[in-house]
Amino acid sequence: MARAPRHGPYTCGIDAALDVVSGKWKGFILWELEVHGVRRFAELRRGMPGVSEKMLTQHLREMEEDGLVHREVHAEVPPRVEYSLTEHGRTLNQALGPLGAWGGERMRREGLEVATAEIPQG
Amino acid sequence: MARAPRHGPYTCGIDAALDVVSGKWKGFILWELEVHGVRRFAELRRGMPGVSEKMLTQHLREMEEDGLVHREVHAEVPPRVEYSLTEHGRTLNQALGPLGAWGGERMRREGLEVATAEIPQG
DNA sequence: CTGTATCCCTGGCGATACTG
DNA sequence: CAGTATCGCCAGGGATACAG
Repeated sequence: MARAPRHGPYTCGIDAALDVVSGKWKGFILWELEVHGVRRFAELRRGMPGVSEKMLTQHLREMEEDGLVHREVHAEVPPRVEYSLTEHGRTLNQALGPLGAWGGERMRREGLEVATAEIPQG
Repeated sequence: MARAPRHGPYTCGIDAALDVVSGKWKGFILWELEVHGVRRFAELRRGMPGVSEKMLTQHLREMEEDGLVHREVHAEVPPRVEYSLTEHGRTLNQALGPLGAWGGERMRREGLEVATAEIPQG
């Protein structure tokens, strides 16, 4: 069971939204699917150097549970699974827009570094 | 040192913003200071049944470090310390607005419960 | 290719006691 | 009143191996 003790009583909408976005890679998944529309498991994985299969699967499953992500399995060999945003996930991304802009500002102000998706630190 | 391994390279603005808001009570602190303008330590504490002094202090310090919260110490006996939002904190709250609305929608849709701030579960 | 299963470790958080 | 110091739990997350 995923993140069971959460989905608990919330103090406000921020809490309820944060619960759904909390997870080391969820912001990035949302962004990838927003930009690319549809992505396969391995494509997402390549976009996030450092993520383990376990965590990627787990995050994807939780986001599916939360109705943010649509998972389409094609009965082929080799298997092909495609992920995309639901309408619900798209509205979340829109709500995240101003926050992302604020964060971008913060990075500029504080001179914080951007993780380049292509360099896995080694 | 607070949350040291973070403030790390971010994949995007969402990441950078989430880093600053992550923490069990930070959303609530932001909200309290938005509504009340100025709050003392004990007032915040009373508003959040269940929080420990340690966590409240820690969160407040991190938010001060991050430039979200202003801490004003009055040299009196008994001591009086007042917390308020910085301009920076206020713009974060504004950026959080749409997300809060989305979360509120989610709670309504899913029939999720609201934690009443007055009932500490027992 | 797309996942499960297992083990382990870190750090976020809670509880309690003590201090200026 | 407004904190600090210490201890310990446990869930999130990483590494690795295995499976359909």
